[in-house]
Amino acid sequence: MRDRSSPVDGDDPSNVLFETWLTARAAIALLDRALASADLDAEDFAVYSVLRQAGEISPGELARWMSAPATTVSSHVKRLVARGHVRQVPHPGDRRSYRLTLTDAGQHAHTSAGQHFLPALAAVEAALPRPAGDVQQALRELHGAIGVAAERV
Amino acid sequence: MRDRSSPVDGDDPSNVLFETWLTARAAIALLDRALASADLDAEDFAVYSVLRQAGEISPGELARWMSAPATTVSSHVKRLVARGHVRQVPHPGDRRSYRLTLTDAGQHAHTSAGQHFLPALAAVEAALPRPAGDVQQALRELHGAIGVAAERV
DNA sequence: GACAGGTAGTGCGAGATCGTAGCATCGGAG
DNA sequence: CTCCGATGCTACGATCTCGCACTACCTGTC
Repeated sequence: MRDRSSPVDGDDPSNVLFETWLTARAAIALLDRALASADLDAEDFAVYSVLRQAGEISPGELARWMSAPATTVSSHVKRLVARGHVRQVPHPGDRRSYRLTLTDAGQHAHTSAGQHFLPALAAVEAALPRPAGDVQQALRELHGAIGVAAERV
Repeated sequence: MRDRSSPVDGDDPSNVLFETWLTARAAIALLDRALASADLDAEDFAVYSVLRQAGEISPGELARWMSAPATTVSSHVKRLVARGHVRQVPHPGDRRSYRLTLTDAGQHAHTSAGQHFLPALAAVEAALPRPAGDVQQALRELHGAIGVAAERV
């Protein structure tokens, strides 16, 4: 009977994946502006965040974390090492690989970029009609579901 | 007293914006694979979706929709026009601008890419522990909050 | 212990992104 | 009507992304 306003049409562009795309683009645009006067852009800031939390991580693991192809990560590494923010330490037990760590300079850069990031995050959270934790939980579930779907190819 | 496992630390990378970034990257990676054998990639599919729904839209509006700089949209337009999927029609009342529409070929390409997209979307929704509509609602709120935060610069 | 197939990372090159600068046009002030 | 600042779009170029092809190394089999 199709009397719901709910999207059922084949050409309704509105769906979780599309909305994720739009939201992420808006988020990155916001952060790029917020971080404009910092040394890092939004992408870098995110990568540094992963590195900092991980402590030590291999390029492959990083690639999986950020769902990026290995070659892209490779380029990042080259750039960040040249910048003096990341150091490559040998991987114990696998000589094909190595491990990445933020240098002190890298940690410092991340921290001071955080000074620009945090107000933007606070502004977004303040504008949310419900607790940020709820939204974050929904995102985690979605992220997990995408992971499951990806396995089923 | 800090006895919750909940993130409170200043250097906890976990937050709505970071999680949005991770989730979107995963979504795009999934779609790029799902659409690999189609004529459109994930980015194109999203743009075509906007164009199709909008009917007619100016480059500037499109740029605002997808939170992209004008130059990026300009490149897209050039490519899509060359591909024969988009047509530029004069803008009534503003000769600096014009309006974009999907050609029949463009609509067809979008539809057939949809054949690859929909199963992926269905797989994600099936893996979600709660209704996709809930998650989508949370995303819309977040998107809106980012928009509000962006105005406050 | 040698070989085969799989896995980790990289060089390269085609194409994409987006900041800067620049042009055409608009719209309001006088 | 004539300015002039604001707005819409694009050319160009520096930088980034990522598929393909390749090398080095790991691991299981015989």
